[in-house]
Amino acid sequence: MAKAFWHVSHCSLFQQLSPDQLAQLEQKARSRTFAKGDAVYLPTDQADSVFLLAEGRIRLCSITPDGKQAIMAFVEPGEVFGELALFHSSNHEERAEAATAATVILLPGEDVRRFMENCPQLAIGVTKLIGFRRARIERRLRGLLFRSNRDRLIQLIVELAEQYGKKHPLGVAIGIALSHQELASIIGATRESVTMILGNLQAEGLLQVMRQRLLVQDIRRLAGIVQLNVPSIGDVSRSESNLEQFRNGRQIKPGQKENLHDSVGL
Amino acid sequence: MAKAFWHVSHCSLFQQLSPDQLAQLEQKARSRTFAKGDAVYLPTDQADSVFLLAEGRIRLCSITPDGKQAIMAFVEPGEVFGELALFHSSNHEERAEAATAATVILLPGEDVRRFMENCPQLAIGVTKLIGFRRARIERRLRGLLFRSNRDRLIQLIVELAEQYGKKHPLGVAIGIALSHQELASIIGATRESVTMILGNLQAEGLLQVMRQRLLVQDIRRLAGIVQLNVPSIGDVSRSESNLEQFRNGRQIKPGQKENLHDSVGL
DNA sequence: CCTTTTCTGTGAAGTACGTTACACTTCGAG
DNA sequence: CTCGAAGTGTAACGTACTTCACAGAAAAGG
Repeated sequence: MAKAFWHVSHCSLFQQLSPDQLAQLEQKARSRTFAKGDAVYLPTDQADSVFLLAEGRIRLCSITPDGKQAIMAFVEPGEVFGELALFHSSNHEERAEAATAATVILLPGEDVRRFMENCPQLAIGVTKLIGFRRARIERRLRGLLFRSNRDRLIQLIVELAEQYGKKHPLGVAIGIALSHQELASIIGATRESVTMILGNLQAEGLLQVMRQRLLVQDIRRLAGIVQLNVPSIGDVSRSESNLEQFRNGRQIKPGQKENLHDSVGL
Repeated sequence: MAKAFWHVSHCSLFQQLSPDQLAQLEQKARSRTFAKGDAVYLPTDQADSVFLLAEGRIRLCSITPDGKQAIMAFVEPGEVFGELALFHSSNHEERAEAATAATVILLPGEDVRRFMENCPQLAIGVTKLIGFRRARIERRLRGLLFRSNRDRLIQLIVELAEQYGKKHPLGVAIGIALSHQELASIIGATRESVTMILGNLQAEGLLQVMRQRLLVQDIRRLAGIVQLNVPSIGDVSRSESNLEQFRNGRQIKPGQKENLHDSVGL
């Protein structure tokens, strides 16, 4: 349990707290271990706590009416999860389950909120975290709409390479073990399709497929396929530097810098 | 005119600011009008401002490599958008364009951040906003994976009804005008498919289709189809009340029981 | 070691959905 | 009012994907 202690104080989110605050927070924390497959929380659970994963891997997912599992995200050690509950006191909308045996630390929302009030740095950190993950989800959603299974899988692999990639003499190795079934559950495809596509990509020399492991050989080309640096679309002539034009736009209160409340026509 | 001014001070986000702060913020604001189809910002634009829509409608979207438009969200008057730029100073990842003629107020990120520092209420409001929208995006993503066009469209309609629904003698009217093409662009389907599915739903007596307008007659049944109140999945026996079990879990720093309000839930 | 489970590979058959093509209606601009 | 643009309805056809069914390979576990 000294280890769990270590995890709270070393989580990047809580670095901002003073040693004293940190000690208080740790006092409130509870830790618990889960066996592989156990649920940490369910869509029906009342949500008002933040979780910190000490070790293992957590899968955030939901199950469709016809029994298929849709994986929303994985949580790796040192990462916080369930953080939306801080402000959104309703139910969880997903299920969190232990993808492997895991140790989880629970931080009561009430206390975290109090520390946020006293420590603006922490509040900002939480906001950034939520925003960062929102950006990620939005990117994923964009990558799903109107795209073939092949492109979705490629986009996923590129993201995994960026997130968990490790250097390797032959390219970039994806640092976490994922079965074809899991990959499929992330992009909304069947296991068989994923197996086929991976086979093709390997045949094309883009990556190498091993059991539960991927080695990306040519991430450049891979990223190029899904056009990850999507350039500006449409008539650039008209659209460029629209932001600048706000300068020319009306000031809501024009003229008098010290006087207010004059309004301007728009 | 006074209207833009009115919009800043009446935006729910900024209600927390003192009149004095509000005046300062308004001083920094700029407003601008856009013709239908104009781009407010592009994926390539440097992002460091928050926008407030005074009137009209904004479409947040991205374009796929093969030229299809994926709609991420609509912005209605009084709503803030582009708020992720506050903490994430990189590029926008989407395109914001005027779905109708629109008046937009630009609030420099720098200034908003300063006000957030001085007014914790505002900071919390921003965090809540970002979190709320993240929850919405996640819900949408869940509703997309592994679901047929029909189910996706139904889920969308239910959400629209909740968000924009207005009472009507025959059911719930969706308060905003959306073409079949737009609906399709939200769920990642073709216009033709949407037309067909809407026709079917109408034949089944679930809703009534008019030009750019939907009247939902039986929202209960509609929501039931996509199982929006998805119950707990899997073996409930094992999974229930896992949260409670944290009580039994180890305290990270044992001792001092009197100080601990062990609280899971408010 | 052997047995059981999990993961992976592959193919045949069915289907949901995209594609293409066209006709009709409604609306707004001139 | 007239005309073009935008929105809607419908259908034939192709195909990317799922579904089902099976089979070998690698891990897990006694």
